[in-house]
Amino acid sequence: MLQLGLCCLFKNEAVFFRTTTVKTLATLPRDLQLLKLSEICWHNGLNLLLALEAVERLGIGAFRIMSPLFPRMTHPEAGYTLDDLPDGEAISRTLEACRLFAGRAKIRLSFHPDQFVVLSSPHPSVVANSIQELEYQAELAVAVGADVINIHGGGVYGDKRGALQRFAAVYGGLSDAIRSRLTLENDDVSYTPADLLPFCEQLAIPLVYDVHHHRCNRDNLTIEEATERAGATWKAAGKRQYCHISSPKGGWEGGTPKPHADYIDAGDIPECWLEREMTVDVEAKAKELAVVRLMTDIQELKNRS
DNA sequence: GCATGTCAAGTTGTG
DNA sequence: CACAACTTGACATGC
Repeated sequence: MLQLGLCCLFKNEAVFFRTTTVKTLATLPRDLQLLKLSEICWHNGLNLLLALEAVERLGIGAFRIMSPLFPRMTHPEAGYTLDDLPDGEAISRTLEACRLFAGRAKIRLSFHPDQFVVLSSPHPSVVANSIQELEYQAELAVAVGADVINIHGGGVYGDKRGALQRFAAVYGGLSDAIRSRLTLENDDVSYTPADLLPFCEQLAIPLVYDVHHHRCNRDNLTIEEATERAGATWKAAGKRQYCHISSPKGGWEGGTPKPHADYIDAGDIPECWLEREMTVDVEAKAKELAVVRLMTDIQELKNRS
């Protein structure tokens, strides 16, 4: 059945994630930096567990973990490993607790590195930093039992095919921990499902189908076709399909439809999704409130039909 | 206390 | 050519 997922944050639950900046860290000697980072990482680990408990209580089926769970971990100057932190062992134990809890509660976990991870870039330093970030997220994914690390195709640089070829070359050299979890998502400006599907099929990379991006950035595929073909890439990888939904702030008329609305208009859910076996991340500003409301709305839709 | 400007990273499209 | 949009809040600073 359709299983809905929450992205990163809550509106009304007492779950908070802390962070810090390189600028602030730079004012401290290294030992105090590590102390501060240790407190933040421990706090975030404990709050991840609180997040999973809330997710289970609300009947939500999946949770996307925010990228900076351990802030600045791969930064060239401020970077660190858990072993460097005074409470590193305790932090590892909280991750293990999260993995066990999510496993028992059957909560699917994923990561979504942000726009700075670009494997198609012609700049070697950008690619190197991206790989380092993926290594970090893969390490976390192993620790908490997440099966998806989802990224975008990146830039086009005037030559989509060339960009994807660079992507493929980099992909071949990635570690198993990354490759067994890496997925691609169609975006709202550059890569459509039609661009990515042949590539994903060839390299056996699952395609996360974002129907809102598809509506903003069209190709010759219908929503039904894109859903089906994307589904096949997941089947080939032996995983349950993953999709994204969001509704445009201010509707489809007028200005840019891209910003996300507070809630999802149930009418934006493709009909062919309703009875489909898959996970759908809800990208909405009202966070868990939007997921809960959408679950109710979908149930009503089904009851009516 | 509270308001405000800032925050690692890339790329594209707009003004 | 510079800057905002992606997403968005938490933090540090200064009143």
